[in-house]
Amino acid sequence: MGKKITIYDLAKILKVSPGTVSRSLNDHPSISQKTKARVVAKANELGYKTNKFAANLSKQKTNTIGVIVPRLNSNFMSTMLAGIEKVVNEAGYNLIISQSLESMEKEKLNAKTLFNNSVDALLVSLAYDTSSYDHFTPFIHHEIPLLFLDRVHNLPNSATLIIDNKLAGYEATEHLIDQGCKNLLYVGGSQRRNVYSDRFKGFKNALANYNLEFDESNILESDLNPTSIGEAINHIKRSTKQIDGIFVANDTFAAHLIKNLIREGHKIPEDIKIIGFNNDPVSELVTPSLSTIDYSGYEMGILAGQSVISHLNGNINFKSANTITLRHQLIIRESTQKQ
Amino acid sequence: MGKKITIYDLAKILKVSPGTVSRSLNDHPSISQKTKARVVAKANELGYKTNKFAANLSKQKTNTIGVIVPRLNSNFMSTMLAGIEKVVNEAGYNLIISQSLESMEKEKLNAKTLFNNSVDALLVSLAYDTSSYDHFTPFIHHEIPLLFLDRVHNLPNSATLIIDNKLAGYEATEHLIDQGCKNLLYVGGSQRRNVYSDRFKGFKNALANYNLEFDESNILESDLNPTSIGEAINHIKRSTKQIDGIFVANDTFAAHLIKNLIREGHKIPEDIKIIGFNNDPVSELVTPSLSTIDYSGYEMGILAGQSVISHLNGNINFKSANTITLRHQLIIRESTQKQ
DNA sequence: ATGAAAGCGCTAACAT
DNA sequence: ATGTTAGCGCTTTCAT
Repeated sequence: MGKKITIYDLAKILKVSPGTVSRSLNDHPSISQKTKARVVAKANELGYKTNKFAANLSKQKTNTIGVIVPRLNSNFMSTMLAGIEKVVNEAGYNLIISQSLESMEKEKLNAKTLFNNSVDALLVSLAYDTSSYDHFTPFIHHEIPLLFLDRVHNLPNSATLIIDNKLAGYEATEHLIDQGCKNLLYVGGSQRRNVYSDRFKGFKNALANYNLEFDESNILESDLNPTSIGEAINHIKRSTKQIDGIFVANDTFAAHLIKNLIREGHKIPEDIKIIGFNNDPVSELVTPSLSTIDYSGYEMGILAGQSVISHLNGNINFKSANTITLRHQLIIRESTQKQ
Repeated sequence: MGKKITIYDLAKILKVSPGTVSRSLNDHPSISQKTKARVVAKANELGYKTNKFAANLSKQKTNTIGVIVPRLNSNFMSTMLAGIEKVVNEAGYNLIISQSLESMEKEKLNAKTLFNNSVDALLVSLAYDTSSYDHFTPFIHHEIPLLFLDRVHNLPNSATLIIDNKLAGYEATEHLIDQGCKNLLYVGGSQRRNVYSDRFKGFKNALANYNLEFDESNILESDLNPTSIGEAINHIKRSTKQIDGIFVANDTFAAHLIKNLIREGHKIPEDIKIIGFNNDPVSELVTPSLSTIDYSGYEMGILAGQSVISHLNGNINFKSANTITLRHQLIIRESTQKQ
């Protein structure tokens, strides 16, 4: 068990004051290069390791940033996290990542834990069923930067980072229409989440623009869990108008839908064309491969990180509730091929 | 900005000593129920929040556990993390999760960061190309519990949590043989990683047991990255004996392989049968659906958490280098269907 | 059962 | 350029 060595040990050995040691280690300007070098050398030699708790206690700053995401296991989320991690690490921050597992209760718990851990900032992508936002008010009250990513909610003094889901939804739908679809279905998650309600708005706008009628049978709200695929199939079967195009706001669910529709004897894309959302790796793997909307989680992560860091550095702040919008892109594959 | 209230504030208000407040808050036995109740009530009323840094500094314990995984975006990893998180949270610990992105350099950095953050324990699933293990020795020297998960390495005073990859590999291969395959190919990742070398050993044993000859053309070492699928296809094409069964040690790569083999005109499972590993959700989605070996990341996470916690509580320890082995299960789907 | 006080290791304001 | 020292908020030993 290597005994831990402190700045006092260093000070004693080098015959300087603890203050000088501390300043040297932190590259303080008013220390001579010579002593700085001596201190650093000795510190390395002895395997000195700064005690973050003492430092944090003294500085009242933790240098950690909290993140709450619905789940870790999507390509989008994990690349986003990689992006965030890269930026904040380079800026000397650590990340505490937690998953809400799509549950508001868990999200509340996570928020509380992160608050108790005194994170310097919080990044959140909301859970499926989050309907109240009180668990974020402590952060706002304590002026801890709060940034929502992708699945956002407009809270005062917080920032949001999104794509133009409405436009993307419009484009996906327009693509189906271009390919000859007349009776469209939108399958999305909770309308409470902007990502789903906005994509739906885009869907509806596209229908209106192309003079296609819309009624309640053209939308299905689902939890997008693979176990709920039966509901979707039933909805499609029961529909009076023969559905020939489906916009699913989530690639994984879209992939399951394809698989199951084929099993039911439908031809994709001949009978029904399908477009997903996210450009998840699975969209390339299903047969037929899935058309989708692509947007970069990594880029979103990088931007989120940068945004938060510059806020923490006092360069900008979220007072003037700001929103960053990233670009997206339609990717055409087999599942929407015209005959 | 809500001012932070400390035990001193509480002490002054309640006219007791800070020590009493501290003990009350920590449910120390030698404090009367009455004062305990008073203190706790006041603390809640005033929204007291313990300063972890002061506590940690004083206790020399951080109550955080570090985790390094190769990537976050696999179903296996994220469910494993969910399992770990559940257990350690219940025990009052926090998790710092980091991803090595399959790079040893990043893994080293992560280890260093976590060490500097004074995690109380470290859980690791090794990166693809990790070949030296010196970055873990600081943990061992400082007697910080070190537990390897799934992708393990035998280091003194550390524990490992695995499945019987050799047996699982044997069973997967045996299944292919049962289904009539004669010329088998094993596609795995770096032999440096136990998960791949052990599965390969099982493969080889099965061949030997069934008197099927083995030479170097029966094994392909790949980075299992979808972009490397071309190599695999070439290997299969160039093989002198016509390959009729493939055991791929990774579902995602297996799925890509299926897709590409079909594109090349092969019939799956008629011409070539394929079995994967992990029971990733994609194995159900690909056409034909993929036979595979299932094992529970969640369970592995739970066990890892419990193991580390009980170590931390001094109940057991890793001195007697222990290994926990979980069960696994063969899942038969379309990709290995006999004609 | 409670109080007093000495740390834990570092930072930063204030000397010099 | 360097030293001194008072915190940061909590835990815990030693008294009482």
